[in-house]
Amino acid sequence: MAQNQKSGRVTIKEVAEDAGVSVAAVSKVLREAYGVSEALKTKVRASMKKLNYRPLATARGMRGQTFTIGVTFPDLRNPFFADILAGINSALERTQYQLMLGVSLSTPLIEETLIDSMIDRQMDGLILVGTTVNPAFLEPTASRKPLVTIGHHVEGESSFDTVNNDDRLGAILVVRHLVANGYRKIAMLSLNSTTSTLITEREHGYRQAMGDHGLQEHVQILRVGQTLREVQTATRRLLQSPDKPDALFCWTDFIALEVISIATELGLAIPDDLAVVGYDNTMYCDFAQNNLTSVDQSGEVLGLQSARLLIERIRGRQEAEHFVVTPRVVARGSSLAVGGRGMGQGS
Amino acid sequence: MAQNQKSGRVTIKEVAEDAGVSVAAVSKVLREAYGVSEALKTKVRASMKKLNYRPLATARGMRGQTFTIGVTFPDLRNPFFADILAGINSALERTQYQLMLGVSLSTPLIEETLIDSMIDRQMDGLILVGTTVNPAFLEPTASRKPLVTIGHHVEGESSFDTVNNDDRLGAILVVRHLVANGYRKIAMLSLNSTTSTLITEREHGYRQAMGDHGLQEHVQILRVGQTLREVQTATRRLLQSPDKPDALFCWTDFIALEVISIATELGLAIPDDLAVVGYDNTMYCDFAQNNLTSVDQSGEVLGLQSARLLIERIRGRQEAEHFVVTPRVVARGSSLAVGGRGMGQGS
DNA sequence: CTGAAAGCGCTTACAG
DNA sequence: CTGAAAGCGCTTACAG
Repeated sequence: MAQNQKSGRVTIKEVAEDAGVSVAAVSKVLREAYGVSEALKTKVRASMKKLNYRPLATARGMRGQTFTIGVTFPDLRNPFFADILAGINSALERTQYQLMLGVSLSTPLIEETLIDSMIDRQMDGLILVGTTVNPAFLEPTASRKPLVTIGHHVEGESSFDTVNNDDRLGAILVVRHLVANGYRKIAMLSLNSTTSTLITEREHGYRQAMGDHGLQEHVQILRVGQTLREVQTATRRLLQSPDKPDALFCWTDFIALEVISIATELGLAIPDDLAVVGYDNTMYCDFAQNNLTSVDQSGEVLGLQSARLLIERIRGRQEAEHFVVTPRVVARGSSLAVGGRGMGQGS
Repeated sequence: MAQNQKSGRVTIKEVAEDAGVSVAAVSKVLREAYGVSEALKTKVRASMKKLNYRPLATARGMRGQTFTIGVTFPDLRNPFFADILAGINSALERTQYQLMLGVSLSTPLIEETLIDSMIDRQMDGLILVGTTVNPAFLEPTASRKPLVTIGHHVEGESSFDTVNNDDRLGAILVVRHLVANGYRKIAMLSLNSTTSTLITEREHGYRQAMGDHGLQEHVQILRVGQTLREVQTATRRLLQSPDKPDALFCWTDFIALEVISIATELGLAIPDDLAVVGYDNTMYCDFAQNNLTSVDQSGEVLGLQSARLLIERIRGRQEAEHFVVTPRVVARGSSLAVGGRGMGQGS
């Protein structure tokens, strides 16, 4: 009866008929627009409820908003993204915005397709986590849609907001921590991305800190892909070389856990033969079998702030804002030799 | 010029003008509909390319399809879902369908909202992974949208397709494996869900297998939530009780890794004092520090098949199909006491 | 405060 | 094979 035969959906027209008002009036109630009498509001709301009306987001998007926010993640294997999502979720909880996620498989081309397809679906705003797309793609996109990035560093960006932890400082803190615990030959296991600015920042911080501690001769950066096999091959080679480092700083926890596995298989004791440090301080760090020292950048805060900034953008803010979290090292067993290491405590 | 001022978007109308044909003709080329001359096709395609035309999915959805497939996951913490996603992705690679993900935080109410909002966004079909919503909600939803579930068991379901591994058999294989390795007091760490049929199946298999091996007196099922704190509290209590089991079968890897951590902290040796077995055979099982025996249910196959079935449904198939994968135990160090256990090898 | 009408960008019968 | 027109379910000026 009141239902559209085709889709089984109640439309705004049916609500209007039921309430005895115009379609425009129902629309106004829906949007909580100004200039509607309480009486009409009450009537319309009653009909909506009675008919179990749900506005069609796609139709709303034709003229107005879809109330959809798109979030892109590089992958689903890195548990850090769950923390970010939790933050975004809690920021959006009391709003009418709905989250839709996309995964780019850390591939710039797939990510561009994904972003385009989110715009084709009229999403009201985008949060890009750990984006790898070209700036030449990002700029025009941002000029057309409210956009916030997490984990992307750009100097004086004005067309979109950014949310970051201070990745350079994070790396500096790691080196400082390792040096304070007697490690000297500190290598870095980095990502072989050509576009990740987050990686650039961490590498920069690592180099800088090594220099500051007079350890430039030990600077060694391995840039490796994310597949298990690549990490294994590179790490095995490094740890079996005559020039084996005594500490390995990994760009993310997930990779650090693999390193612990490989080192263990090679018969190396952690942290005595090798210290391992990760980044992101994900829940796996706390597990006794990992006991992984890591850098906390508070994914939940990053997620929360990005959603907050995005909503502001959607509501009309024009000037860019850049939110930065200060990272901190959470020291655990993987870098704390019992009673300190024999060598190098003199600094 | 050729661009719509407002959104900076090229519309089908502008393509039609550029190509000197009607809007309907462009639409037909877009949909690869029958009855279009090669000459017209070529012309239109050239204009599309030249103007960099992208159809607006929301507008297409008003009459036809949006070419969007919605996938719901319980959470982003369980690495198993990355495997499923990989399978779905590879099935959709050569199609024009775009994936949009939603996360329900293992909460039925949030999941229902999520599903509704995906329908409001005119998604062409839905894949529900580890759904927890009520059948009373699922049935009417499935009658309106093509739907496939992964990890949801229903007897003779006819309104949607299901893709599963044989969860009952999986549990049976675990008990059999543990018994063969000398364990007797085998407890199960399960999930306190009231709606998960997957859990019911695994519990059933566990009970049945324990009975088959004459171990009904040792049947012990702990139903616990997914938060770290809940798992910790329950596991600590269990492992410190006088009636401590000698093996613990965990409903998913992620929980099993926590159990390994807790047991380690309590000074229990794995697998000598306690065997631990997980489910899903995620990549973490292979890490030397975990070395976790687990049940492989091939998430990638589950994902691939679900996408395949969904596309068939969208294309019009009416009869339900039910795909089942046979699970297998992947034995690792967490359940293989060196040289076998002293007791109970007599069976 | 309320409503009739136009319009968003597509697809879908229906003529020709 | 091609196109003019109606329509999908909303929102947006614009009258009243």
